[in-house]
Amino acid sequence: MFLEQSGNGIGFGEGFKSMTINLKQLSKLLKLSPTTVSRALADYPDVSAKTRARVKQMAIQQGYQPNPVARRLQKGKTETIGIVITPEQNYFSDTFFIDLLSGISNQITRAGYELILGVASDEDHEMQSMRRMVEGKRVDGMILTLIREQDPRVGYLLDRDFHFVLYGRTMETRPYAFVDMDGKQAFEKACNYLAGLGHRRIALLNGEPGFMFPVGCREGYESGLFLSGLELDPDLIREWKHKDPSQSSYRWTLELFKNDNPPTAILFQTEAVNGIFKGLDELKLQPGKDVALIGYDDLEIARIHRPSLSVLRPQAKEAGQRVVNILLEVIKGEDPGKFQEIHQVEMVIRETSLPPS
Amino acid sequence: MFLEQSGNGIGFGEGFKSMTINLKQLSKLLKLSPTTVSRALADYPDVSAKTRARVKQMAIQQGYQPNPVARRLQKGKTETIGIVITPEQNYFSDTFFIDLLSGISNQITRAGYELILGVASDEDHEMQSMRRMVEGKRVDGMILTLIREQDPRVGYLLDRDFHFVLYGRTMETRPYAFVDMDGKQAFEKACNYLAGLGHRRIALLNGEPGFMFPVGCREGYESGLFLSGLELDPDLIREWKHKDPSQSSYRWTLELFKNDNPPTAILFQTEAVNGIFKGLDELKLQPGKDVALIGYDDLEIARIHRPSLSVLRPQAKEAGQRVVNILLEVIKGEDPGKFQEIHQVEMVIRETSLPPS
DNA sequence: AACTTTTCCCAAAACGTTTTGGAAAAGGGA
DNA sequence: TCCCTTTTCCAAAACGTTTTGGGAAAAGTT
Repeated sequence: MFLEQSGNGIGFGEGFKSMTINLKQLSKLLKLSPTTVSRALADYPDVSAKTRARVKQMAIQQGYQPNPVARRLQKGKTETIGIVITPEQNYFSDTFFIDLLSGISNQITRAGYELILGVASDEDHEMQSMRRMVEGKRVDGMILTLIREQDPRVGYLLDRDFHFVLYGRTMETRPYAFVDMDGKQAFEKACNYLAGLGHRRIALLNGEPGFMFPVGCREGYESGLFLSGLELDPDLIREWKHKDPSQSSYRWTLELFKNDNPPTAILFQTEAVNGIFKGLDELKLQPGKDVALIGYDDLEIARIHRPSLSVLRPQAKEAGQRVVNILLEVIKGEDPGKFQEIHQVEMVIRETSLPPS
Repeated sequence: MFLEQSGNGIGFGEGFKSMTINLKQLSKLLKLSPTTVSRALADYPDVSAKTRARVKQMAIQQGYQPNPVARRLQKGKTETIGIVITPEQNYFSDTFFIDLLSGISNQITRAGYELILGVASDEDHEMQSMRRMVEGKRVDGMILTLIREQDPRVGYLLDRDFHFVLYGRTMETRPYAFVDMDGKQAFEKACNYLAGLGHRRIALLNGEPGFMFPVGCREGYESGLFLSGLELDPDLIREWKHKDPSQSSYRWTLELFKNDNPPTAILFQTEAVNGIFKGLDELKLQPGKDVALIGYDDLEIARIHRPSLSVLRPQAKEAGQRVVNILLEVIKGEDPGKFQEIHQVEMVIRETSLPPS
């Protein structure tokens, strides 16, 4: 009387490797309905403690894992988060970004979600890749990084009411969720610190405009000068190019010291440090000794260089985790406007931040 | 007589933003069955040219895209490829890897597939992340990079008969698919080139053992020396640490020149160039002039440094595309053993490969 | 003993596709 | 006209879950 009506019986002849058991098969083994098994595993209260235990035990014994695709279809969610990166902006010279990504990935995995990655060669492909994810219903939410002052991605997502979180901020009046580093406060702090050491000519070698992060750096620099009673000298502010950080910062370093009254300290993004070192070397100026240096981002080079580089250190991994947690809340239906976090940046004093000689 | 029996009628009152149309809805609009619409879009021959055209037009007009989750469930494929990276091995200081990833991502997208990314902090998490993808039925195939000599991932995947392709090679007798760079031939070429310039003392600053890529480099170095009639001097071979490329290569550079008969040229992975430059600088030796240098991988620093660095240049993007194409073939059922590709590496002569002074 | 509540389980529907196995309509040859 | 192809379409099943809406048995309550 035990007929196998469909092909879902437990095949004893199957090879070891396709040990991929089904909900239906599992329930048959347990002599329970799929419903009950499913609900037992999901800890619903309407299944007795005894059967729940029995189900769970059998599930791990058989190595049962619910098929994520089937579950997604039923739940109407992809359980997937998307991110698009662009190598052009030499993202990856930066250990910072990989830390951020690491935090993001870990947290996503912990939630049982998936992270899908797009790599775009430029701004157009970046948008295109994102649209594929959004309009193709491939993700439940997006994470955006390296935000521009005018960022079409944000408007696009807001217009379609799609879930997203920024790492960074942009010019946009509608409320949206973001996690950002307090670049302003960081540069203000660094500037004050240098002024406190006696520096009077502090230069800023900033990222080029267009992106959002140099804005805060500049604000912090200016307010730091102001709070320390120093004049702002436009001649001491330069911007390196994203396409070519080392080369451009090298040139601007030479430029800065053509000044009649050259700087005794430089603030900059650590990304540009190679060019600065090279420039100072050529000028026979010793980093730390002749010119104080504080970089933004604690890259590997900052730690291993001799003299080691004093830096402002944003907590990338933590930020990545927060971004994901917030995005999951937003997906759950929380109001994005509630999540606008600005994280403090710590200062790490090493060997390149001495008083002027 | 036009009853809406289920909730699948076209709601005219729906907001603009949820313009996500269904197969059922689309078919209702066209007064056709879902079957026909589906088959029309998939170019089956059993639907007339006229209706096919009509269907396709309506589909793009309505912005219809088949729900990937539903399609995956039915097709029994995830249409997804997995990759796990580990930042510890400072993957990303390397523009090479992001180029590889870029090639991978583009090709995957072109095939309508998805790339899911895991970021693991160490070898254990790497394996764990992969198992989640494989055993959780989250991917159809895996891409493996940064292969070790003894790599448990390969055995694991072969044991379960799971589809995968390596970027690199490993010690494993069973057949598997891979794309690798001909590091041996590259280093042989470089070695010959330097010997041809008159160099007699050529050092090798290699990656540390454990990983597979230094093996080929060393083989090429040795055979290059042999072909040029030069003696192998074990004193001229050193290995930098993956944990800390700059620092360790810096130390070994100093060490190399303590030799009574120091080298006049160094071969190395470009990843280690910062340490070498620093070491040479300290020894008052000019790169290119006093010591010839050829690096493996054309990183940004190689191009922008003055003097610019001669390098061996593997084609990362192309390799990434090949890896994906092969993986798709393997998923389709092709024999993995058929796909074992070794790509040539070109040499780019810049300013650091002059004859000995 | 006759209700009412609680506990425990399940059949059927649903998610949105693609595939299977026809069936009706149209065309062709006698 | 009749039979046989060919063309064109479709209803139903299937993919593997979760959710809905009960229903039967057990336990309390009067």
